[in-house]
Order: sequence, then structure tokens, then C-alpha cells
Amino acid sequence: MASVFPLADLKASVKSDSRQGSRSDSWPASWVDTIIKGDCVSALEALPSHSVDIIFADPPYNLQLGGTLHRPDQSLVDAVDDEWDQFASFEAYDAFTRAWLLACRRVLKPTGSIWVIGSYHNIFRVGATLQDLNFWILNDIIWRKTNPMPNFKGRRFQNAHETMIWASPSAKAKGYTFNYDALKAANDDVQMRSDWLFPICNGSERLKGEDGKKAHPTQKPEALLARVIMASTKPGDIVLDPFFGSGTTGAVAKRLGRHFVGIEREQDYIDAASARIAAVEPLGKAELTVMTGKKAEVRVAFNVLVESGLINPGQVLTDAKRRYSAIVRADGTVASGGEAGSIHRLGAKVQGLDACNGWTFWHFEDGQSLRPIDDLRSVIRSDLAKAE
Amino acid sequence: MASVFPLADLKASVKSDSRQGSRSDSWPASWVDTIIKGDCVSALEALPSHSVDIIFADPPYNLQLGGTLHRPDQSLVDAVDDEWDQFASFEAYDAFTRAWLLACRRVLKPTGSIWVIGSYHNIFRVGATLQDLNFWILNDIIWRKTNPMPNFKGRRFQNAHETMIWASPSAKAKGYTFNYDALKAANDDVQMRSDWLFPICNGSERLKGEDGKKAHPTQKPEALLARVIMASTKPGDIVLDPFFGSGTTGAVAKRLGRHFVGIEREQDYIDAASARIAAVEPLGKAELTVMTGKKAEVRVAFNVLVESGLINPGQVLTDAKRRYSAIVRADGTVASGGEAGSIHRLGAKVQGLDACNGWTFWHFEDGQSLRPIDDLRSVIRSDLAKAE
DNA sequence: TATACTGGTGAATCTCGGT
DNA sequence: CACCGAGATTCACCAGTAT
Repeated sequence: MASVFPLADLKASVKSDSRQGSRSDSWPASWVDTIIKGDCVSALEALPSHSVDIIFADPPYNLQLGGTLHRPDQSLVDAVDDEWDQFASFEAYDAFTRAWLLACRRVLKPTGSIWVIGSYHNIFRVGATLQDLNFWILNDIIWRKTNPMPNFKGRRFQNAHETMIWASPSAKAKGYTFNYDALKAANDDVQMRSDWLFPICNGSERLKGEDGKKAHPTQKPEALLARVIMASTKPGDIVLDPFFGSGTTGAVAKRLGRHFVGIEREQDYIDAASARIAAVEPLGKAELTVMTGKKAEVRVAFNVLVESGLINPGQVLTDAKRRYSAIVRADGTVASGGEAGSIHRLGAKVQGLDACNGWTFWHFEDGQSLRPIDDLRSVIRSDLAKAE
Repeated sequence: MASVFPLADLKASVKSDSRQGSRSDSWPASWVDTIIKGDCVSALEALPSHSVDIIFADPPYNLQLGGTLHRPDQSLVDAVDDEWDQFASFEAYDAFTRAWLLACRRVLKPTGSIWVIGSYHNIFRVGATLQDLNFWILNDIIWRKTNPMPNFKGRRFQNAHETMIWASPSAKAKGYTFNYDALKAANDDVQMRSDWLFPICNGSERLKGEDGKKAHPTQKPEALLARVIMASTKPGDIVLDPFFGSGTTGAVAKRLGRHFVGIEREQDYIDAASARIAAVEPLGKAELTVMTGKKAEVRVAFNVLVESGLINPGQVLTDAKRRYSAIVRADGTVASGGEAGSIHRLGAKVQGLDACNGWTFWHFEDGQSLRPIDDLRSVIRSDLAKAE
């Protein structure tokens, strides 16, 4: 399991397979459940046509980072500045994308489908290229991260998600696998949505080198791959990953009773992935119904009440005994006597305390009575519950 | 308010404005707070350069030239499965996208930013075109729908989100507005993420025609626009919407004390939007005050504390744990063990770091407790505020 | 043994004004 | 344009150590 296949050997082996006639004669093919060492496009071109069921691709994102970035405590952010992520221009990136996607399409069965993950740096280019090559987009899927890295300089929104595109090889190809009922059953009997919530990969799941440092800079969480594979493959299918990296795709495929093929250039990554996959124990048939992921959290912030019109800008809030009052502003902050801030900060400030729960401290007029604004949060929450 | 401006009249008016010299002579310009009737690109080309603060665009995502909206509907999918036609229509869509984005960039101030919303049918092409035109993507934002349309056929994931791209006009343009502190305060004191949760627009907010049918097929919720506008504009800014439709952008901009400009071809939509905007009551100045953080405070240099006697030459400063100490000198520098410099440089040096905020690092004795010298800066600032 | 505290870190296109 | 220096800026989670 997880043996390494130098590209030259692969070519000879595929040739010999084809000489023996129909594929079933030599099933499983020599390259199944191996990591092919070599360039992504060359390796894809060495594989037989229409031979894999799905492709999961995590290509370089082409990040364009300025200098170094420090956290507020002055510690250095360990950025992805590897050579393999550098491209000279958008044109170069597009040519690369086109080449590997074309090679993927030849290898993919007509009944197969392809997943590509990326961030705003590259995903729009990937998506447009997929369409240009007449792939047919089935969904874009949002991986919402429970614990993303913050924006340290406060100049943008916290980049809290990545995007996956799921596509079939052409508009006419309707035979792709989609385990709708299993997903629905696993999702409390409602349809699986296009936004998924998972933590990023760290802790014991994160592969570490002998130096204790992360073995790969962009290791994806197994839960994410598990949902992808459970959604769009059947047991025994072949899952190809042309940018194998730390081998998450292979590890999850093996665990879920699927075959894998990885393509990877760097020996260090191949070594880490081989050892990792060797340690994986496939699940029994009965256990293959898992991974519902995290239930969507029901955090409701104060600005949601303002944006939804339950609280209006200009409205006056008071504490339960009407000793303090504050005015709601359109930006979702509250103001009182020259001071302004969040419901929590201002509640603390007017009382001269360090902290305060603004949800229970501030009240609004409801007819003749005062009610805590927390009551309105309950309204939002029950709306959300109905919706989900 | 919300008067309609035929394109021919607009051209004459802008010409006459420019003859009068500086913009302040004719402010607000004739085209502000109006709906320009006409083709999107022609209307944009008639507006002055660098004249609007942000652009919010909800472009059509029909990939056919005919103008019918593309929906993920089986019959329409079948209609475009000819590969050549499909490629031709992508090209046409790209040319259209390029044209209106270029026209937008000329009209946008260098300190402005642009938002574009779309779904997987068009957003990848829009994003790639933005990058090709050297717009600089700041974030992609996911609008998660609480109540999306179900997927009836059970062949895909429920399409439960749309994507917005937020971009500045170039990588070098750093002056865009982002009300980070207000967003954070409104979000229970944690920074705002890139995934936003809102219901789709229905119920009483949804504009209906006399026949009781929806007036516009893709009316966006006001809450979504409110967050966009509160995040990236200041009161009094001009918000341009080149695909005005039912006028959500104009209605929210007016309510939030911003100016708007809409461009729309169809008279029915113009009529609906005009009436809608006319009924909007703008909020007052107090409600529209945007919370700001330290970055917006007046600068107070350390030597001001020394000159005003709040800190005395010879006084000893330490860090919070009394591991490092420094002596204040009369010129407003501090010295420690042969080294000297600004509070920031010396703070960095004693810790062996590249940078340090001396205001929060250095403390002074106040009775038995240590307080950061930043507390004294607040004293100066409140004195300054009283003096005004 | 349980709890509290400290330190580390993750695909990041992350300041701004003056000279 | 470049360069310089002031000084502003983080969330969730895990692991290891101290109480």
C-alpha cells in the first residue's frame, strides 16, 4: 500500500497493461494505490484515458505576499512562500491551470467528476478555466473555517473560508455519483447545503516532521475530504489527487474503502504521505456512515438585530432600572454621553466595570415593559432554526 | 430625490458642470441621487472620472446574448449544450464584463472600492476579469442564505450562498474605507468574518407589481447592502450601482446618509425603484456616526507628556513585569543600558524585536500599581477635546 | 487529579503619513 | 517614486506547564 511509482516505471507498466487487452485482465492496475513521483501533467499523461472516478485537486494558490507579517505580539506569521507556489504572471498561472485540467479530463471517466479547492487568489481563474474547457460546474462549495487565522492589521474582513468547485467533465455528462440520500440522512434529514463548517487541520491530525514543524504548509482536514469522497464516490472507486502533498486524499480514500492515486514531485511529501497512508486502517462496511461535520453555530451578534430591523438606529436602550441609557447607531454600536462602543464595552463603561454582558444589561421598551435585548436574539435564533 | 436622468441630458449636464471649473462649484453634481436611464457602459462613460466612492454591482449572469436570465433549469441547460455556442457566449460575457468594469474603474476614485455579487454561473469570470484589469481583490465574501431554494432533483448540493468580491482599483491603492472598529464592535467585539448570514429578500420587503408578482427577479436584501455600505463608506459618500434594478442600493444608501447613483435600462424597474426610494427616510446624524479606533485619534508624541509635566525627565519607566527599565530624558527620548531612542525603538531593542508599541509597553509607577504611559496620552487627548 | 495559565500557530495577496 | 519611523494590530484551539 502506498508504494511509490517513478514516472518512467509507470509508463512501461501502463503500456504492458494495455497490451494485455481489456482492463479487467489487470485489475487493479499497477498504478492504483500508489504515489506517482513526477510532474503533475506528465504523470497524468502517462495514465490511461477514462480510468479514474473522481479527481480532488488542491493546486498552488499563487499567493502574492508582500513582505513579512507579524502578529500583534510581534511573532512572525509562517507564510506559504514555497517555490512551488510562485508564478511569473496570471498568464503563466492560467497556462499551468489549463494544462493540468486538460490532462485531468482525459483521465477522468465520463461518469466522473472533479473537485478543485482554492482561495480568492486563484479560484476565479480556476473556475473560468474550467468553464472555458467545457467542464460543467455542479456546485461551488464553501468551506467555512471554525478557526481561521485573524486579519492582524484590521484592514480587511477575516478571511474565514475557502472555495471548492465541483464539476462534471461536460454539460452532457449526467452519470456522476452523488449520494444525495446518504448526505441528507447524515444531515438531520435536510439537504446538504453548499456551505460546510469544519476546523482547519491542526493538533494531532497535523503531520509533523522530525523537527516538530509541520510537514506540509497546507494540509487539508480529513473531515473535508471525507465529505467530498462520501458525497461523490462509491466504495471501490478510484480517487486521483494530482497535487498529493501530505496525502490527505489518499488517507481518507483508504479509510473509506476507495482506491487512490497520488501525484507528487517532492520526495519529502511523498515520504510523509506514504507513512501516513500505511498507518490507515480501512473502515468496515457498516462504519461508512459518518461525518456530519460541525452543526452550524448559532452565534448572533448585535449588528444582526440592527440589520434585520428588530432594533432601529436611533432607538434608546436602558438598563433594567433605567439608570443608564444609550442610543443605537446604524453601525451596530451604541453611544451614551460622548462614549461609544459595543453593547458590552459601553455597558461596562457606564457602570465603571471591566466587563459587562450587553445582551442582558441593555433593555428596550416593549409597550409598557422593559425587555432585555437578548429576547430579540432569541427571535433571530428561532427564525434560523426554522430555516435550517 | 430619485429623479430620473435620461442619458442625453446627463451628458449635457456633466459638460456644463465641467465648464464651471472645480467640482465644489456644482456640488452635489446634477447626477447625484438620480437614476440614469440608459445602457450601463454608455452611462458610465458619461460620468466624470474619479467621482464615486464605491460601486456595488449585481450584473446579469445570463450567458446567452438574448437577455433571458440563466437559471439552473434543465431546459435551459439543454439549450446551451452545443460546445461552440457555449464558448462563444462565454467570450461575449467576458467582453461585456470587461467593458463595464473598465468603465467603472474610470469613474471610481483611487480611494474607492468595488463590490460585485454573483453565483457560480458568472462569478469566476467576473473575478478573473477583475484580476486581469489589475483590480486588487481585498476579500471574497460569502452571503449564506438562511432560506435558500431547495434543490428539487436531488442531484446536487443545495445552492445556499452567493459570492461577493470586494476589490480596490489597484494593488497600490491603499486608501479605501474600511470601518474595521465599527464592524468589530457591532459583531460582539470580534472581527467580522468573510461569511455573512442573511435571509433572502421576501415578505414585505419584496417589491411587488400591481399583479402581485415580484417586481424584480433578483432583488437583494437590504440588510446585505447595509453591511456593505456601512463597512466600506463614510456618511456623505457616493454609491454607484450600474445595474440598479429594484433600487435596493439606492434605498439603503439614502437611509444611511449616503448619496447614490443608479443606472438602469428598463423603465419598469426605474419606476419601482423611484417610488421605493422616495419613501425612504434618512437617519439622523447621531445615528450615523461611525465608531472609530485608535488609528483615527489625533497623534500625541511622547515629548508632549514630558513638556506638559505628566512625565518628568529622570523618571523611570518599566514594562508591565518590571523586567526592563528605562530613564526618561528631557528631549523625549528614553535610555537604557547605553542604548537610547524613542519609546518604540528602545522598547523593541530591549526585547530584541523588530518593532514595539512603546505606549503600551512602557509603564510608570502610580502609587503601588503600574500603569501604561498610554493612560497619560488619553489625558492629553481629553484635554485637547475639551479645548475645542 | 483537576484546573488555570502560558505559549504557539494556521494558504495572508494585512499601515500610513511625511520627507 | 522610495525611504523612514511612529505606532496599531488577533481568534480559536491545542499542548505543555504550573498551581
